[in-house]
Amino acid sequence: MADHKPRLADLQLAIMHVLWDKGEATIAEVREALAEDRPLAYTTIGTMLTKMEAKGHVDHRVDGRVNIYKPLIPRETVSRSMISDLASRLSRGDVTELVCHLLDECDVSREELSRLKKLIKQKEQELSHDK
Amino acid sequence: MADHKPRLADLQLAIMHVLWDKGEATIAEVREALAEDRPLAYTTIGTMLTKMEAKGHVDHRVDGRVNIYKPLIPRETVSRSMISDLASRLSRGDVTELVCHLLDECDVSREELSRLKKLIKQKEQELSHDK
DNA sequence: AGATTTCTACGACTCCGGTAGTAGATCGTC
DNA sequence: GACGATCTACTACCGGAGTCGTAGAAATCT
Repeated sequence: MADHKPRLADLQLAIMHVLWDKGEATIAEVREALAEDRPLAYTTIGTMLTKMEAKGHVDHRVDGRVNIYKPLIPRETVSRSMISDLASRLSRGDVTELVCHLLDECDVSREELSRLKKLIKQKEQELSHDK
Repeated sequence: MADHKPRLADLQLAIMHVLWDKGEATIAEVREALAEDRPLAYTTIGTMLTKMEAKGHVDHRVDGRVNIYKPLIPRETVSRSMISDLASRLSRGDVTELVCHLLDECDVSREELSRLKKLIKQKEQELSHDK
């Protein structure tokens, strides 16, 4: 097997999100789910799914006359690989700086903040132990 | 002017990094800087810079018979926009997830961690006051 | 059964990133 | 002042993402 660093483009990622959310879906369902953000032709979704299948990102089974697609790679894998990919391409951009901006831009909930606090505490401990 | 959400692709971003680091550079200098990671033809860099100039990412002045390019958008802007862009394309704005991965990927120093802690504390206060 | 709808499969086309070759100007050197 | 090196400008080309049209099979309606 070999899908080591999946870098999904916009539409493909959006489609994957639908599949991840629903577990599996037909073309029509995917289309419906994306309709608000992107009104696309039926065949556009179909073509994309075909291409994604060719690359091993999704798989499909046939149910009657309908194709039902399901994701082959977990959301986590993709997130992780795309984030680390970006991180490496942004090279020495001060991480803290970036996180600041992120926190500024998006609205961060209180729960997220406490999750972050925990995370930082944990990181600090790792630092202490490792060296 | 309008270059609100610059999303630079691989090579273009790499070129920008050279320009950001050096302040400004000729094609040859950019090529030299990238040579180890990507040995590219002289004209490849030139073509890319031309395209990037067309999009307003860089500008150039002529010095003798040489073009000297300089970045038109700050590194910070690009980092921020690309990160928030990715954040929005991954699970709908789950910033925490992204920050976690960022912290995992890059090596974060102790000072950065404490800066982050301060930042989070500050954010928490803002949350309390604003609402 | 014929008409309508619904689906898939296949192919076409565009745009952009990346990669480079070639032509022509210019500079430095003999 | 001719020669080789260097540099830019222009053109070309490929692959992948994204977008869809059309053809044809299959189910559904009347």
